[in-house]
Amino acid sequence: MKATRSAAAPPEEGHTASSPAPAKSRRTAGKRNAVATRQRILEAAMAEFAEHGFSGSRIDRICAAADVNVGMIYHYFGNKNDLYLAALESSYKIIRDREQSLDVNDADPLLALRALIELTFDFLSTDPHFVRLIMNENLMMGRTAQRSATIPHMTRPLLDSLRTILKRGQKEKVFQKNIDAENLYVSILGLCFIHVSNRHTLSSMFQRDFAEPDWLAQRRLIVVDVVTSYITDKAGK
Amino acid sequence: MKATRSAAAPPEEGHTASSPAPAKSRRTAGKRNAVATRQRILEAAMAEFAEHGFSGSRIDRICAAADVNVGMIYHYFGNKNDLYLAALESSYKIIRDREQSLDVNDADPLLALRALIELTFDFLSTDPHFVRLIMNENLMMGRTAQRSATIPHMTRPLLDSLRTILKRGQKEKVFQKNIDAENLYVSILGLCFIHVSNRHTLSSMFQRDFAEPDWLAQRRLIVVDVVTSYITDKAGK
Amino acid sequence: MKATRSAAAPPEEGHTASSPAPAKSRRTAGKRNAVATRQRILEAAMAEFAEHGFSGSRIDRICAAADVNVGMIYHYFGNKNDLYLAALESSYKIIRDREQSLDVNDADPLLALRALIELTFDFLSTDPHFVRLIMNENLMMGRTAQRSATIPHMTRPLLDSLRTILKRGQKEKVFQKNIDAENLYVSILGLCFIHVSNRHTLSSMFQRDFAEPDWLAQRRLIVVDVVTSYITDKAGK
Amino acid sequence: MKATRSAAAPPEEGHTASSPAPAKSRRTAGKRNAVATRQRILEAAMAEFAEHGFSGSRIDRICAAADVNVGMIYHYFGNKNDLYLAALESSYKIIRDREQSLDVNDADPLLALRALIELTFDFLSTDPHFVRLIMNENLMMGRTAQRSATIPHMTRPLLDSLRTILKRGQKEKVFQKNIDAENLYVSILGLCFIHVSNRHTLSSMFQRDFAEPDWLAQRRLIVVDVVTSYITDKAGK
DNA sequence: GATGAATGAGACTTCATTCAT
DNA sequence: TATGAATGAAGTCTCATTCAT
Repeated sequence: MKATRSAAAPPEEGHTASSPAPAKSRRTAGKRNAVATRQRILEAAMAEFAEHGFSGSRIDRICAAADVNVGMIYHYFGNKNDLYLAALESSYKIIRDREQSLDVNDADPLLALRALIELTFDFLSTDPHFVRLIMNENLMMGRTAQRSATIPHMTRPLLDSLRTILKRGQKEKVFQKNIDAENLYVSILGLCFIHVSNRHTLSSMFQRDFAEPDWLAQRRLIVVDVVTSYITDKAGK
Repeated sequence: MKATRSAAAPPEEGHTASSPAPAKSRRTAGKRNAVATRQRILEAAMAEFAEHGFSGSRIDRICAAADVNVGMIYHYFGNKNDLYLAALESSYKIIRDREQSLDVNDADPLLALRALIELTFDFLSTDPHFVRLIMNENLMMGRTAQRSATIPHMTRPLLDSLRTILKRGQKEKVFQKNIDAENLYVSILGLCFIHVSNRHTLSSMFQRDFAEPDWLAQRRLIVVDVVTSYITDKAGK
Repeated sequence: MKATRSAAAPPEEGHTASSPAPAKSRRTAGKRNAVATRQRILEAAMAEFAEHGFSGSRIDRICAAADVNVGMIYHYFGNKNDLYLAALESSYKIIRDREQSLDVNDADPLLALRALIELTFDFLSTDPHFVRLIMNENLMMGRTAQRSATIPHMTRPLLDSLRTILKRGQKEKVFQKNIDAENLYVSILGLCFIHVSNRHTLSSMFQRDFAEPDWLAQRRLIVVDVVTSYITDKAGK
Repeated sequence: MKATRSAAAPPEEGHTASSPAPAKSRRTAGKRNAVATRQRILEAAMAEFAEHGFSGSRIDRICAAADVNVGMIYHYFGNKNDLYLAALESSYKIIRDREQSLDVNDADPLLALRALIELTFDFLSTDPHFVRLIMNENLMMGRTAQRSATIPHMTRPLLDSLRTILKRGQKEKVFQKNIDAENLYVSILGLCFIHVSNRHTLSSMFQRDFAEPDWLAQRRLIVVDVVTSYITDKAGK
């Protein structure tokens, strides 16, 4: 693996704390809040890259959305590639953080697993931005994710949670033995991801809308069923 | 849904997408052949669009790969968009044709289902081109698939096959009742698709290669298990 | 003046008189009538160049309109420039021929002049193709007209006619003395030309249609009035 | 008539269309100036479009003449079509402004009319750019002029002036009654326009140069004579 | 005489990036 | 910190013309 780096953390902060937020138009303000500006750019970039992919994204559109000048992007992020890296890391951070909000230890293992599945399903279905960003990154052969030091690091706690749930389920003889946590996560992700990632081609194939609330509600139940059928299958115990 | 159209090819010749380049230079080969030229362009386009997505693809690279002049692409396909439509339809045709090669009626319903899952898994895993093309199309909101008349048409036989299998499995009381064929296909697709579509980000997350033959062989078994556990679950019968 | 040449006359004719006009589709006929083919190309070219100007004209459109292959144009006319020359000369020939159909000697000079004006007005107004071709040629600095040997040659009889009319009118003391034939022709042309040549910009300026039959009929009277007022003006006699 | 729009310029500076290039290289000149850059592009475009027509004009040549980068044209004007619209409107503005510099009320009506004719004659003869631009626009069926909101608007004062002159001439019984201002303008334009618009084809026809100062001076007198003969014709009073 | 596939130069346009202020 | 004018490389597409059959 090559040298990795992270673009997520803003290099400086709080240094111009003395400058009060100007009440006058930002346009004429001269000095603005560096942290806020950086954040506005980052959020605009996350949306733009999710919407159009890397090469379809336009620096100008990001500027317009963030209400900043072109130069600011280069000032804060260096170039389009590094801005994209920052957007990618930021996006991963959101879902990983949310996963860690689950309490894995207290609950019934089946319920804990169900909660993780539902969280994943809901996160991916509610806002397609994350899914689209990941798809785009894979179309680019993951060349940016590879440069990131934070992405593998953020994955560890997720795997730990899954292993904890599995271990307790197997100990209580509710789950199959020999279930691989990594592979289980891949299955969950696949089942929760596909109708978002392939929403449009599936719609063309089947001539129906895969983002309909009713369909989603039903699909959510099915995904949980599929995973629990498998994990509780007597054949494997 | 707007008026749809199809850009799919003229008189077919049964090529796969990757027939090898002719041995001698076309330049000295003598006979010029419109059908062959068109086909060479189409195959090069399928590869290029799969590799780089629509906006990342370069007309010049397609020309080089197809060993034709730029103008030929515009002569045969009109523009980049329509060439992409033709490539997309051609790609769908390959998997849909392969699915129809399965014999759905004779076999044991569980074996028939397993065969369909394995065919899907193998098709997607063996050559990532199709998966990448579909991902790209979804990143573009399916705007090209929507223009296609042939894509929904090609989907009908697949659904029919699945329904036939399901009906027989339910009649023989091996399958759950009330399984929706469409939703089942989405599950199968999700389980077979994710490690190809998300190969690179998953690799970054888990620091391992999701295209390794050993891993794939194991994953293939698991996917079949997951689907059959669900479909044969006593709880639903 | 540079060496001039003419592209108007077809180089060969009647040599395949033995081949009967085929009743079957021209498409499969193999041999076609060379003279007719050349003529079809020429007429299509006259229309195309009039419609789109030289650089806006498309060889392909001319082929389609003439129902011939691209190569035929190069076979019969050499290249786009020479085809344009042929179209230009052909167009001039039509109006010059028509002018010579007037009988200049017998009539009352005022009536003869009036007939020439009306013929010019009608010719230009009825079909804007000629006007457009001339405009285009002037936009190209007359570089093609300069190459033509036939254009100045065709002008002589027109000037002769005008001089004849003028001389008789002056002899009969109906016309001013010292009227220059050339300059008079320029005036007539200007008055008959402008609403055709500038039809569209005048329409934008004045927000009315300068090709309306009623307006044209009134304009025709006015043009005759303007010229005759001038030519019969007492002040100049 | 469709929705119209105007591409005419930002804060004006009273240039004519052909202000000379600045002495020192812009590159080393220091200050960059958006207004000046825009104006340089506009002037270069007016010349290029007049010289070569729309489709014969080359963006690269305009860039070279304006000493700017290609991107600037698209930054300031959007595309070739809109640049052409701006050039067209700017050209019309020049002649319409000049017409309004005449004092229509004070003078003898015949003198006022004569002044307008001479101004028109001189404007069109002195610099053929305007005539060529108009010709080209008409060859394009006036499709750009139709999009302009300013062109019909600029025409109003011209018509008002003519009507004022006519009314006073008729009141003083020097002019014919029932002279239509619009039609009169068309006549004046035709007489002043033709030797410029058709300069090259007339030269080929008559084998003489219609831009010679002597010929122009004589023609100028004749045009005035033709119009005044008509407008003062006793027959119509 | 006729066909139409193929060519290649050059057109318009886009866009990430730099730089003087 | 912020601005926005300017750059230049590269992209898609067009079109007159040639050539093997």
